[in-house]
Amino acid sequence: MSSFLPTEQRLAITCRQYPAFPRDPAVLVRLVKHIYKRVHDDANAMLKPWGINHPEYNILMMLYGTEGYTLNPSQLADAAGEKSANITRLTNELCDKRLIERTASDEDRRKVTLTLTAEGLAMIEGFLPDVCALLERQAGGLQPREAAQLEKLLKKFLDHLDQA
Amino acid sequence: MSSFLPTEQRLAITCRQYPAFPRDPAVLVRLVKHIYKRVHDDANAMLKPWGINHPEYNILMMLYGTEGYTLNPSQLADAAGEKSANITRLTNELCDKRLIERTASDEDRRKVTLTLTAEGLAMIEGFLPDVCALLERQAGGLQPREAAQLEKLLKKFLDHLDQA
DNA sequence: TGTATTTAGTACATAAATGTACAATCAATT
DNA sequence: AATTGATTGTACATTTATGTACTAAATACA
Repeated sequence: MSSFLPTEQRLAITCRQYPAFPRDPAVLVRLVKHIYKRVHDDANAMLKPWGINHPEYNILMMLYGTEGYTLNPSQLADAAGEKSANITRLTNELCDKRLIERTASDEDRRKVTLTLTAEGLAMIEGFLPDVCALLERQAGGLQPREAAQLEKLLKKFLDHLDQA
Repeated sequence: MSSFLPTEQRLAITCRQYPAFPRDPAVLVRLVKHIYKRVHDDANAMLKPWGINHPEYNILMMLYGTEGYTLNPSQLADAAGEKSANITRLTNELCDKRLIERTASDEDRRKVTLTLTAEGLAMIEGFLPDVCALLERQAGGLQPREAAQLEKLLKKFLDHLDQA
């Protein structure tokens, strides 16, 4: 039995009581929430031995995925999908752990430069095998064509959210 | 330009640096995160005038979608996708606001019964028009067939997460 | 019956995330 | 140059979420 059934059934009853209720959008939004929570929890559990959590992992990986391993806080906020105030806190923690470094930018002195340290890079390469295994397990229920189709639809969904 | 582009580009670079990195699963997970955050923020903004937030709304709606407007905390945790400790806090708040009521169950005295009050029901029917409008706007970028397809794929994704 | 195990819910301490106000700097205009 | 308005980032208070340990009650079973 799917863990989503209790939710879905209650949305069905809601529609009966309030016929204008848009069932499909509501189901989609709830599904996204359930999936996100699950993925988030799994990632946190997997990363725990490495002493970091899911948002910190996301930040490290966005730096890893940038030439020079360097980004500003605001770029990081965009890429990692975090609010800027949260980036400050998260990058502070990562600095404390010596995984990234914060230096002042001299081109624009308002800006700050966050760079992966050698230590941070080593940790990433340490946990990447586990991360890959987890990601493959998580998406393992989908055929490649289904994954591609899902990606396309999610992007369309997000693009429209961005406009509205 | 999609708000997802910065993320996607960095995942592409990650794949170049670390070829075993499973690009598609990673993209899907990030998309889900971005969408969830966006939907969550929008809902919070819309609900603010009503004096409740998104998780509180979810709880109210799960009660509204149940015969008798009544659930136990653990059922609520399943349906709303929240951890049980969080349900305690959220339902406390809703009790304080007189939107739900907490009573002891007599069939099983470990259990607690949470029921929508008349006031809670009235509030739900007050904000439902706004909620419907928001949901329709959020999913408005998808054709009905696309929404159905997306639902199917997300369910498959979640089902597999539940197993693994 | 008595004892062990499981289940339901919560309290409390801690962690994580957000809103808001602010300081510093840059850019544009006068 | 001086002023105005926007941008970048952070500090701090508050809100929101989680882990863990615990109580009470139900269930299993010797």
